[in-house]
Amino acid sequence: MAETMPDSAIRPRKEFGKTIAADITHRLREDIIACGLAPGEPLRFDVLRERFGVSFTTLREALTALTAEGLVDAQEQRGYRVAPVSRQDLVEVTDARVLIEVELIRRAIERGDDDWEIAVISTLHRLKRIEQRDPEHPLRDPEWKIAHRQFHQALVSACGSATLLAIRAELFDRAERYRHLSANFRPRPRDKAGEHQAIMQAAISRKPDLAAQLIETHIRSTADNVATYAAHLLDAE
Amino acid sequence: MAETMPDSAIRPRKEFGKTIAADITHRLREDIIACGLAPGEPLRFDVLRERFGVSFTTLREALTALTAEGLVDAQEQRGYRVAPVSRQDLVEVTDARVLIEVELIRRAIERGDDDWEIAVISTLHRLKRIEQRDPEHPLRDPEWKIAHRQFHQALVSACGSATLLAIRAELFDRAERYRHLSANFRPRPRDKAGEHQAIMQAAISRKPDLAAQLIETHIRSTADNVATYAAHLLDAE
DNA sequence: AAGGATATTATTTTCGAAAATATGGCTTGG
DNA sequence: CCAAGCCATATTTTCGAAAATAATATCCTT
Repeated sequence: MAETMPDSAIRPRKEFGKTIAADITHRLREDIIACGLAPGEPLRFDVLRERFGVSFTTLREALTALTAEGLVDAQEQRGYRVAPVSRQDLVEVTDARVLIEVELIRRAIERGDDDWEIAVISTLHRLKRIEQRDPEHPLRDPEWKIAHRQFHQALVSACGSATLLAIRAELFDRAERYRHLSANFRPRPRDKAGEHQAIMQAAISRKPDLAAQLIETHIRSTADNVATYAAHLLDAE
Repeated sequence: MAETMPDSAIRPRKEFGKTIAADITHRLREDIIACGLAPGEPLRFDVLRERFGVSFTTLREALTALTAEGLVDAQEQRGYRVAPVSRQDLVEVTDARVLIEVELIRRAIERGDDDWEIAVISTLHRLKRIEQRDPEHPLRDPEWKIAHRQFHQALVSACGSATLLAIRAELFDRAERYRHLSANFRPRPRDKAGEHQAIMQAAISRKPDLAAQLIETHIRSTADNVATYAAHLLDAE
C-alpha cells in the first residue's frame, strides 16, 4: 500500500463555482497521471472516501468521467482500478498522438494569428525559465509540468477544432502518465529544451512539414525512452 | 440465465451482469442520437427519473459518461442538457471522422485477416438485405441502424488500435445524431447501397488508396446532405 | 415606478444507509 | 484429497432524503 500522502490531500475542499465531483475528478486525474496511484491499483470506495473525504456518489461520478478518459478501468460489479499500463497501450497512445498532433500543428500553422504566435513564444519562454531553475528532474516539478503542457497546448490551439483538441488533450494525459512512469528510472532527461525551441521556430516561421516532422520525432523519441526505461513495469503487467 | 432479449420485448430492469447505470447510459445515448431528446433540450432530473425510473445518482453517472462522449453538455451547478448542434460542430465532427477513419481503413486493409474479410462481407450482406426490405426510411429502422453501424465498424475493426477505434466510435455516434436530425427533411436517401458495396470491394481487394478516397467521399457527402436539409435547425441554434 | 435587497420556490448536488453482488472460506459428498 | 455447493464477509451499486445552489417572486426604499 502507498503510505505517501498525495499532493491533492491538502488542497481546499473545492474551487469556487465548481462542483465537488469536478474537483475530485481533477485531483484523481492528477494523482493517476503522476502515478501517485499506481497503474492497475484497485480503487476501493472506502479508501478513496477516506482519502478525499467525499461520498460514494461523488467518487462514482469522478470515476465514471475518468473511465471515459481512459485513465480508469471499470469492471462492472467489481469496481474500478487505475487503468493498467502495457507496451501495447503505449504504442497505441503514441501512434494516435502522432496522427492527431501532426495534423493539428499543420492546421495551426496555417490558421494561427498574432495571438497564437505570442502564446507559443511566451509559453516556451516560461518553460525555459523553469528548466533553467531546476534542470534535473523536470517532471517532479509541478510548475514544469504545467508549463510543458501549456506550450504543447499553445502550439496546436489555433487548429480550429475544439473536437480534435479535446481528443488530443486526453491522449496527452495518457502519455504523460507513461512519462512519469519512466521518470524515476531514467538516468537523465534528454535535451528537450532544444527540441521545443526547434518546434517553436518551425511553427512561427510557418514551416508545416518541418514542424510536423519535429513533433513526430519528439513524440516518438519520448515514447521510445519510456519503453526503454520503464520496460520492467510494462512487461510485468 | 443470460438469454439475449430482443429490443422489441419489454426490457428487463437491466441486462445480466451489467449495472443499471450502464444500461441507462446506453438508453439515454440512443435517445439522444435518435433525437428523441432534442439538441439543447434541458435534461432535468425529475423528468428523467420519471422516464427511466431510477435515482438521481444513477442518472448523474449516466449523464457524466455521456458528457465525456460529447452527447451531453454539463453546465456546472445548473444541470445538464442535450449537447446543442451547430454547423461548426458538424464540420468538426466530419473533419475528425475523415482524419481518423481514412487512416483506420488503411491500417485495416494492411492488417486484416480472413476473419476481417468475412466480417466485412457478412455485415454488408445483412445491411443490404435490410435495405431491400424497406428501402425508404432506413434511419427509422433500428435494425438498419445497427447493421449500418456494424458494417462500418467491421471495416476498420482490424486496424489494431483499440484506442483509435474508441475515438472513432464516439465520433460515429455524434455524426449519427446529425443524420437523424436531417432524416425527417431529406426527400429521399441517396444511393448508399452502391457506396457501401464499392467500399467493401476496395477493402477486400486491398486497395487502400481507393478505399480511403471512397470513405472520405462517403463521410463528406453524408455531412453535406445533413447540412443542406437540416440547415434551418443548424442556423436556429 | 424602478432598483435592489430579501424571501420563496425550483433544481441540482451531496450524503450515508440499505440493497445487490462478488469474494473467500468452509463443509460435504464423491 | 478434490470438486461443488453454501454460508459469511467484503465491496460495489442504488436509493431517496437532506443540503447547497440557482432561479424567481416579493417587498421595501427612493
